[in-house]
Formats: sequence, structure tokens, C-alpha cells
Amino acid sequence: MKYNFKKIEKKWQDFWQKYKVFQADFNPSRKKYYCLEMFPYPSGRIHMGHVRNYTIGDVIARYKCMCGFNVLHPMGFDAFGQPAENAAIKNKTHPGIWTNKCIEWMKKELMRMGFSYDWQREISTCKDDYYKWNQWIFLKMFEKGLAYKKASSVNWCPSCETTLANEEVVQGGCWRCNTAVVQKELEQWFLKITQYSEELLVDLKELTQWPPRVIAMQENWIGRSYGVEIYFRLEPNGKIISVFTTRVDTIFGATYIVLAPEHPLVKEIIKNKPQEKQVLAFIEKVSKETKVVRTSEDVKKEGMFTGAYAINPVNQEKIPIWVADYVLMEYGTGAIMAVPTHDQRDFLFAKEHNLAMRIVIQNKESSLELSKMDQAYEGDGIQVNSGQFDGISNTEAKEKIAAWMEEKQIGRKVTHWRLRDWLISRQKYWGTPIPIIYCDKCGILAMPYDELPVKLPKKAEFTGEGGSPLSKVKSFVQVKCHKCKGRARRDTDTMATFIDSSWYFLRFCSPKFKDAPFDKQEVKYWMPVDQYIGGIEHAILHLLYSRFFTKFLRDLGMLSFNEPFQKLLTQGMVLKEGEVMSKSKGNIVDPDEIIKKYGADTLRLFILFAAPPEAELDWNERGMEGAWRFLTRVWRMVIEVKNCKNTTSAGMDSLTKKMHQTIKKVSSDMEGGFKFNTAISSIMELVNEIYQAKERNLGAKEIKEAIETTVKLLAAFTPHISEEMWLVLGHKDSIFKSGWPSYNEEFAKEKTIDLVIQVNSRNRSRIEIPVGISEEEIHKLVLNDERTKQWIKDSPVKKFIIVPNKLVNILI
RNA sequence: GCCGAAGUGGUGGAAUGGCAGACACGCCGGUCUCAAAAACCGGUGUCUUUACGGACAUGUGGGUUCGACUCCCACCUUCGGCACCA
Repeated sequence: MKYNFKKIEKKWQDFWQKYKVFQADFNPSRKKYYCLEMFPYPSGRIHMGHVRNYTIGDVIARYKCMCGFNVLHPMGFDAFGQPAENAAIKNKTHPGIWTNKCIEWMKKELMRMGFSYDWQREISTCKDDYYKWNQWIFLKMFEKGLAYKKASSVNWCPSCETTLANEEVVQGGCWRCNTAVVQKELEQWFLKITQYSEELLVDLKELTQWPPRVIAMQENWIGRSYGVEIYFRLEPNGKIISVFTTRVDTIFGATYIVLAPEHPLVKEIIKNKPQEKQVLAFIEKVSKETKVVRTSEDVKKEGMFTGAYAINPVNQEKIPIWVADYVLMEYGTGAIMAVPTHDQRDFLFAKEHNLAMRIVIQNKESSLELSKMDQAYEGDGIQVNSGQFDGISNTEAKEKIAAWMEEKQIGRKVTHWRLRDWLISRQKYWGTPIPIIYCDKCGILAMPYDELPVKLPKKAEFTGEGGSPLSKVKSFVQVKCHKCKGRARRDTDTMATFIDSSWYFLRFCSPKFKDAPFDKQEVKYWMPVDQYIGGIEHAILHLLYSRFFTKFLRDLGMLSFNEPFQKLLTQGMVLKEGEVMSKSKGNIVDPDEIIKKYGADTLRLFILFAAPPEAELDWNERGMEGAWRFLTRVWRMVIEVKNCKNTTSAGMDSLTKKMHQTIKKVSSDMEGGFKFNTAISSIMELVNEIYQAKERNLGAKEIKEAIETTVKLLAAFTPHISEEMWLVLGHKDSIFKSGWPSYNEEFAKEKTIDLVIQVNSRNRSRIEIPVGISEEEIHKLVLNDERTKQWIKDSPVKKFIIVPNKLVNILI
């Protein structure tokens, strides 16, 4: 009987569906396990990255299922988004039609991989029974003042013709199309994620099961820094200029102030000064530069004197005010105090423009001299030229100066955050309409909850130009104010699609619930997600937003936990010849073709065996051949044994021992961080041993036992062939109902040891000894060994080190 | 610059401080065959030795230890995040 993967895989995929083997039922009496993979954007075809992501998740889900957990393993589609709209423009169709077609395709491909999803729970975020709850959550945030509209300078992608969140700007470019992002003055909706800055940062400590690099990236992104805001006064009118510094210990060394060109005070202080014209020209010039240019390393810092002066509040010194492009309006207060001696950037700028310098921190090791300094001294030291603070260490001075300034009301301690509020308005059609109306009389109004969802109008024009498509749909825009019954209009933007994925893991717990985004009881049972699996590209975006939503919903009293994802596994990328697979490089391997050629089980096995899940994986068709060879080898073994009817005990203790050792090893690889590659390699070892035993006695009961165990151990990795082999071996029900095999510690134990003998820490010999003999006996046996004797000769033994069950080291 | 991850045979990759290179790919040899493929068995880090064996080997240099891929210190390289961040 040949291994016919096509037939077998189809058969078991149908079986799992028909008998709802992986349907998850709410049942608080059972221990739950929620295994979730990041749901895909329905682009049409799955790629190797999806295959890897979902295979890893599937192994975990199936393993936990065999271990007796009530496993929730859902799948859905992140179905709103720009590609659908672009496709609609190109093909003159509707984004919904394109999206549904893609979902159908992708679902089929996912089915062909044999993933154990509970398809009863499938969700698509573009359906109104899903996005209705986006609107609901938005309105809750609006109620609490966490959703607000604000005019400000925002990121704009000229190619996508829409605004972008800070998180969507990658190195100055649009995350989607890489076009240079420009700033635009617009009135837009924001979510106040900064209200949770502190908690989002501090709670990262709870996430001990997340990869350190994801934690580090989020920490960087949130970016907390402690410092002092200092109030300088304008000379002569006394107006306040606030500057932010993390080095308040250097305040006595501030020799000038620099304002960002966009700083609102600039225009005022240059008025009627000889510098006015020049400075205005400079501001004009800077405003035309894109952020990428302005912040690039190699561009020289430019600036000029404004003609105005300020008073340093700590020593009443009158210092000049400059304006320069290296100070950014969006960070701190848009103004800095410059301390050239202790800040490298200020140092270079002061040298260039011949500005004053003063040392205020003295280096303990080698005394600084102004005339000899060729760079700023940014290290620690002792305060000098700092009035009453002279002589104390600068770390101590930081505290003391800040306290003193607070007392004198010339400054205050502040915590500064890098994280900005989340801009969510998008000038696109294929998204969730923002449930807000504007009434001339009543102003900005939230839609009443009972009028949700605000549905997307089916008909709209997709031209790809001229702002939000919704703004041109009159029947959508024009609306009656529900308060005054007068004329009003709807908001015509849609929400950023990252909103959709910020709470979908909650919806999966009760996907059809009608009274709220989710059923509190069911969420209480299933959440938090025990294991989340996805790509590193979401380290900030999706994972940060989801954490924010979770905290918000908790504060609404709807959730009772702080963090949505207990454990996170970020799978490595799939490469080909060391390069990322991409259309432009033309090096894409289509999973569908591989499945046709080798079957899903072989593909799964290769992906799991070739590298640990977190590491990068280099695609290699040779490796596929290897996986195929192994599966057919196991298959033949099962068929042969099946044909051998009368099995009797043949005293094959070493095979039984290997079997128990293998169960132990695979179990610990699964529990200790999903080391699938080594788990599979130990199953391969067991199979090799069965083959050798088979040569001697095919009818042995021990062989049949070892084979059954092999099939069970393989089941989570290669489910279809395992089900079939389980059936061939005479079992009636699904192998996933058969339980995870257990091992007996006694049987797994070795009876003898190959004891390594080292002389002066070098391997010199080895002897076989029984387990559990005394140290004296080991001593005697070792010193009787001929080869050991030759190495020792007549030298006296200085030390005799015994490492139990492993080796001895004789020092001479 | 700050933060994070990684560096082991021809290749992918294994090794709670205790035999470095498990398992697999590739390659070489054998069995079977008229032959080939498949399958099965065996060999395979480098140098050296007829052989037994020996020496050298986990990015580099130090250290701790009887013993270091593993722990500590310094550095190099690669990848990733943040950054004119005050």
C-alpha cells in the first residue's frame, strides 16, 4: 500500500470538518488553552510566511488538544484595507467583491494545509456585525474623552492619499508604499493612547514570556525620559520660554537658547529687529524640507541669531536666543538650552558660530580645560561654576537643583514621552465609518448606540483621486441631526484598519454575540490568549494597539486582566538563498505547488524540522525531499507491522527504553519552548532504532508499541498521515482523542553508562559501568583500565573528580 | 550613539558548566539489480599517522573553573529597533 498523500489529506480534512473534531465549546469545568495566530489580510494567496506561522500555531493547538486541554484555535480575516480599494480602482469593481473572493481562496488554501481551526468561529472584520463594535468602542472612547478631534500637523502619504499614524511611518516613509511622508495641517480623529503611556511601559515587565526584542522595541517606542522643564524669561518683556532638559545639572553652563523654526515665539521676538528678514527666510527654507532630509545625519546643522535675549533663571545671566533646524518642535517644548561643554551637538554648533562656553561639570580623572576641549564632556563629575551647588557630584546635583528650582518656581520636574496619540482618520472607503455627525447647531455629535452600525454605503466611486470616496456619496453624507432634527452631515473618513485587529481576539470568544463586542463570561473563560504567534513586523503597531484596547476595555469594567497575550512567539522569516521572498525578486515559492507535489504533511514537517520556530528559515527543496523520505519510511514501517498479525513479547528492552526516552524528550521539547526541530529529530532517532529492531524480529510486541508511540508523537506535526496510520494500526477514533503518550521514568533509565575517563581534563579512555555503583567501585574500575593506566603511568593522582553518570577526571 | 538578537563542519542546525557537531541535507562506499532509480546498511570537522593514536577546532583576545559553545570582562562582524530626543 503506497502512501497516497492526496487521498489521505483530503479524507482527513473532510473528517475533521464533518465530525467537528476541533470545535471549541465554552465549558468552564475544563481547563482551557487559547492558541492564536495573527489573522491574515486576505490578499488572495497564502505565502510561505503564512504557512510557517499557521503551522507553528497548529502544532501547538493539536499538541495541547492531545494533552487534554479545551483548545480554542480560531481563524478569521483582517478584511478591511487599502489593497482591496486599489484593486477595485484598477478592476472597476467593488472592494467587497474582491475581498470576498480573496477570503474564499485563502480559506481553501488554509484548509489544504490541514489546520485545526474551529471554522464555526470565523470572523471577517469587513462585515457590519463586526465593525459595528469598532464603532461602539470608538463611541465609548469618545464618551470618556479618549477619542477626540484635533487640528494639527499630521503625517500624509501623497501616494496613498491618506493620513498615517506615527507607527505607520517607517524611516520617514509610508509603511505600505515607502513614499516619503509629508506633514499636512488637518483636523483629524485621535485616540488618546498616551493616557496609558505609563502603564503600557510598566506592564511590559509582566510579559516575561515575550521575546526580549519585542519588549525592547516597545520600550523604545514609548520612550520615557525624566527631566526638568525650565522657565527662561524673555528680555526685556519677561515672557516665559520653557525648555526641556534631562541634564538640569548643566543649567549653569547654558550659554544660549535655541528655538525650533516652527516655535510660536520666534516671529514675535524678531519683530522690528535687524535680523527679522533673514530669520524669516531661514524658517521658510526649513519648512520646505521633508523630515527625512532634515533629520539625516550628513546634513549640517544650520541656524542663526534672532537678535533677542533671555535670562537664565538660576544666575540671571543674559544669553542670546538662536533658531536652528536641529531643534524639533514636536519633541519636548520645541526649545532647548544649549550647554556646549557637555553636549556634543551644542559643542559643534557653538564652535561653528563662535558661541560662549563654560565648564560646569569637572571630570574627576582628568581635569577639563576649555581651551583644550575638542569635544563635549558628557560623563559624570563634580559641579563647578554652579553657585551654591559647587563641589557636589552631578548625579546628586540633578536631584538638588530640580528640587530647588521647583521651590523657587523657576522650573518643574516632568516626565516626557515619545509616544504620541494615535491618529485614526483615513481618507479611504474600505474601512469602518466613523460614527460621528456634524450639526451646524449642535456641533459634533456621537451617533446613538442603537443606531449602530453606521453602514458603509454599497455604492461609491473609486477613482483613486480627490479625498474620501464617502464624501461624494450624498445619501451617506446628508443626515438628520438626531437632536435638533436639522440638517447635519456625517464624518466621511474611515477608521485605521489597525482598530479592527486591536480586539479581534476578544470577538473570537463569542463571535456571534449580539449585545456587546463580546460575551463577558466567555471572554473570562478563554482570555487571555495563552499563546500568540505572528511576525516581528507587528512588534509595535498591532501589539501596542491591542494592549491599549485591552487596558481601555478593562477600565470600562468589561475585562479583568491587564494584558491580552500571555506568551508571544515571533516566528522567523522564510528566506530563499538568504534573501526575503518577494515578488520583485522573483524568488517566491508557492505553497500550493509544494502541497501538490509533496502534500501538506511533508511541507509542515520540513518547515518545523529545518529551523527552530523563532529563527530564520532558508527554503531548500532538498530538505523537502528529506522530510518526504522520512514520512514514507514511517509509512512503510506501519504497513509492514500491520501485516504481521501475531505479535509476542521478544524481550527488546533497549527499544522500549528508547521509546520512553523519546516520549520524555519530545514532551520536554514541547513544554520547554516549542523546540519542534529537536523534537522531530528525536522521533527520527526512534524510527531508526525501530528499523534496526525490525531486522531482528518483526513480530515483536515491543515494535508495535514503539510504532504506535511514534505515530502519536508525530500527530501534531503531520496530522493527516498520522490519522491514517492510526487507523491502519486498528484504532477507530481520531488520534487527537487518544491522549498524549506518557512515559515511565524507570523504563527510560539507562542500565549501564559509557563512562568517559579524562586524564588532566583530556579524554583518554572510556569504560562501560553499571548504573548506581559506589564511588569506590568506580575508582577501582577506572584505575584498572589499561589505557588509563598508560596515561597515568607512575604519576601520583592529585585529584579524582567524579561527575555522576557522565565522566571522571583524574588530575596527575 | 542607545537598546535588542545572533556568530558552531561543505549546508540547515544539536549540545541543565561535563564525550562539540545529535538529527537531517550533500558527498563517498556497500547490498539489491542485467542496469538504473527507489530502498536498506556503513563512512564523512580539519591536520597528522600504514595503523593504534595524536594535535587542532564553536567570531577575536583575556578571565573564572579539574573542565567553557555554555559563566564573567573587553573587542570584532552581521541583522533588527530607536535617534539632530535636548
